[in-house]
Amino acid sequence: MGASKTEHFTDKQNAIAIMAKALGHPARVAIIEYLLKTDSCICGDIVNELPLAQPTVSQHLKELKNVGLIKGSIDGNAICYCVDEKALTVLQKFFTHVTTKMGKKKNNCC
Amino acid sequence: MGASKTEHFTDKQNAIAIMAKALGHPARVAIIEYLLKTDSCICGDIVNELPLAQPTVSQHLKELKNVGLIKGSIDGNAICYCVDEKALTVLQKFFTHVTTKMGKKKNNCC
DNA sequence: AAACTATATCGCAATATTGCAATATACTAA
DNA sequence: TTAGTATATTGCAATATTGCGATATAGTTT
Repeated sequence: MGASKTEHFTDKQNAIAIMAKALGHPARVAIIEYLLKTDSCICGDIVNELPLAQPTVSQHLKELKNVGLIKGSIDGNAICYCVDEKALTVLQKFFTHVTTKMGKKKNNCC
Repeated sequence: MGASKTEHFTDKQNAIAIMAKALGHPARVAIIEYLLKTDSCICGDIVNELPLAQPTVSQHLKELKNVGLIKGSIDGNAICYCVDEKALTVLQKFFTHVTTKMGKKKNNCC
């Protein structure tokens, strides 16, 4: 087929997967890191920062926004993008939970 | 084109992206969760747990293994898969770092 | 209004992913 | 060795992603 069988998994598994997938491209990781590193959040600055053409960056921003990892607000002629704390906290909690569970496990057979 | 321009990004950004991408499918999130939840790590049990055919599960396991999120060891006729602490810790640290940085930021314009 | 700036969308080609039936491999048991 | 069990690989169709030129949209400035 080619499409993920999302209906067979839990909402939480799908939510984690959707956000992880959005971060599954280095440009989108770079966007998140840029937004945290700098005080700027202007779309144009992000375009200048990344080694990709403007339409490509715009599309990456759209994907991050679609899954809720960033949000945008109009600032005059420009558009300002910021990371969304809630979404990233969900991922942080998931991985902290995972690593905590790992620490408690004894029978690692591999 | 259709291929990611990975050469333009840092090694760390690519590493995070590759692992995030591997978790960008609910079946692979489910596999990690299953390995943490149960004491079993037998491939056949994972196949039974997931709503996907055996070759499909085998491929998902291969992808998780390729990026180092799990590792496998032969156990007689079966194969035992375990989560790889190091890889998951890299992700946990990344997201903890991100959320920590978020907390310190004041000028959230969105 | 016209010209300019910033961002988004369209349309397309190249490539990657998903899923599975069929088959292959490899180990186990008789 | 033969039969059975467990896992991997192959090959294919359907779909999704990536990247960007061309273009559209929307705000700003003059």
